[in-house]
Amino acid sequence: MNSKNKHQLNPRISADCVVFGFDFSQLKVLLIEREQVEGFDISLSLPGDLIFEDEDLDMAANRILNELTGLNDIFLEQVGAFGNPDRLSKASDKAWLKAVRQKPEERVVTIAYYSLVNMNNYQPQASSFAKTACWIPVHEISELAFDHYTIFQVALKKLKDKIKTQPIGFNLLPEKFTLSQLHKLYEVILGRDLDKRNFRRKMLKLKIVESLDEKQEGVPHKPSQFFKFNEENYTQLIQNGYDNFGF
Amino acid sequence: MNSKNKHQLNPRISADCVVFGFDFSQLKVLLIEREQVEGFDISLSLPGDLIFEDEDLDMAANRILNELTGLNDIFLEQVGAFGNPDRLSKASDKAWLKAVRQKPEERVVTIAYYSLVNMNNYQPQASSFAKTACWIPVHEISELAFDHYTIFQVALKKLKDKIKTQPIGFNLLPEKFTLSQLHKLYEVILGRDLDKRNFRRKMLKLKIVESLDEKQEGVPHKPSQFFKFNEENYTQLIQNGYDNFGF
DNA sequence: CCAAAAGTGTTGAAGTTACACCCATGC
DNA sequence: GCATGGGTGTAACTTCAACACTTTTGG
Repeated sequence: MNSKNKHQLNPRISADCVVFGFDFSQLKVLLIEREQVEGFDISLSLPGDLIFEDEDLDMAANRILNELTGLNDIFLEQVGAFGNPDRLSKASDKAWLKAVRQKPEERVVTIAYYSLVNMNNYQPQASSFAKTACWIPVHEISELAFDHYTIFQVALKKLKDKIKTQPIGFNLLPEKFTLSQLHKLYEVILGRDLDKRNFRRKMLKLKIVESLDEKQEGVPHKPSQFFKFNEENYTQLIQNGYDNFGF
Repeated sequence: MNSKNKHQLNPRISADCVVFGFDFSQLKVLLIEREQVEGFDISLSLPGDLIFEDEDLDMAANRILNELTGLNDIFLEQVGAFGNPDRLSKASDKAWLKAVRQKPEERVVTIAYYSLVNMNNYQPQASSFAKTACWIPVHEISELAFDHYTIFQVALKKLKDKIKTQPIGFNLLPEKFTLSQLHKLYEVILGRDLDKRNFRRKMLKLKIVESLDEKQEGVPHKPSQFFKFNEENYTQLIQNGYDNFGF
């Protein structure tokens, strides 16, 4: 690596992030609106940008997400590379690139990441070229800039697959949560109903949640017990070869 | 995409392939020896090279694999992108790059693929800068050029995970095979013994294998029935939501 | 007749599914 | 006292894990 390359942009490689959030009723994705370009409607896109020459891919994804939304230090995992040569060739995208990039014609391969955040802890704030940052329910997402809709779909599938075998869902919840919230989260991500009693029994038997000495307050129904994720028990479980949460 | 870019190399992006094969007793990976560079031992690497500017990633992986080994049109699936800025900085690798690449100092992000082949159908033959192409048992693989050992490990893990839920193992076998061969394949990939009777029962109950009217001949023991993979039944199985082969 | 791998059933344990009612709270 | 969501147990069924002997062939 030449030292002259430090913090120069790599014009061929970008990182894009599919950030999932959960508001206790819906699964949402964080999208940005870019500044409008003459003649084209505002369009939504995933937060993403070119990486630096001397930058590791994972670091780049973190940095770019932070620059565009203010989010920092969150669960982030690679989805894969997307490099269809036509991925930047929609007219509206070309106009935007022309306004923003040094080499707007360059073919760019993007490395996609997905991440999970607790929406209450993080208030994303648009900055850099992002005009606004907003949470959109996954079912309302249709067209996105570039090939971002494809990337979003692949990331969502990856999330669905992964949550069946790994307790990554905890990243979408606050530190303390109720079993009903966890239950709802699984139903929303998997897109189907799960039996309440069976769900609770499984989570408790595996001992990956731990009851706290605290209950909901001020709710107009029987107050719910709070739980937290027990990481030690989970790690042990995985090390012993268990990898099927069976949903 | 500028038309001047047609078939120019993209100096920042490469594709590498982890090609798995199975000889009915061991799982092997196809590696190439590159031409020796002064002062450094020959070293083994994954088949891989820079992509073209106008080339889709999947197509590039296919082309590169074909150029280096003669293999064509095989199961190939993306593992992910590897882009640690230090990945090309071992002295021996730098010397080799200097001899082969136009821009040997360039930082390259590689997109890794893994693929499965029936070793009997394909006889890989080294060409281009590959001096030899050879099948190495996975347990004998230690050091590889660049970050290829890491890539190999990630690909192997992906194969292990995937074979638990998808019948991709059939790509490693001839069209007709015996249940013992299939059984052995699963044991080798998963790295543990599987009960013979339980294994057969499961495969037959799921109806993803279909018995042929043909038996082994010339073997000094009870001849084994041949089977083939039943893709229709498998597809239906998946569509009905079954995704746990339970190994 | 011997060596080698193929093929075959049963049983007990564990896990999964389906299902309905009482409880604690705020208003 | 009523509306709301929280919390609980059981029985039928399915799946899984463990285990040993007979069969067919070539030499």
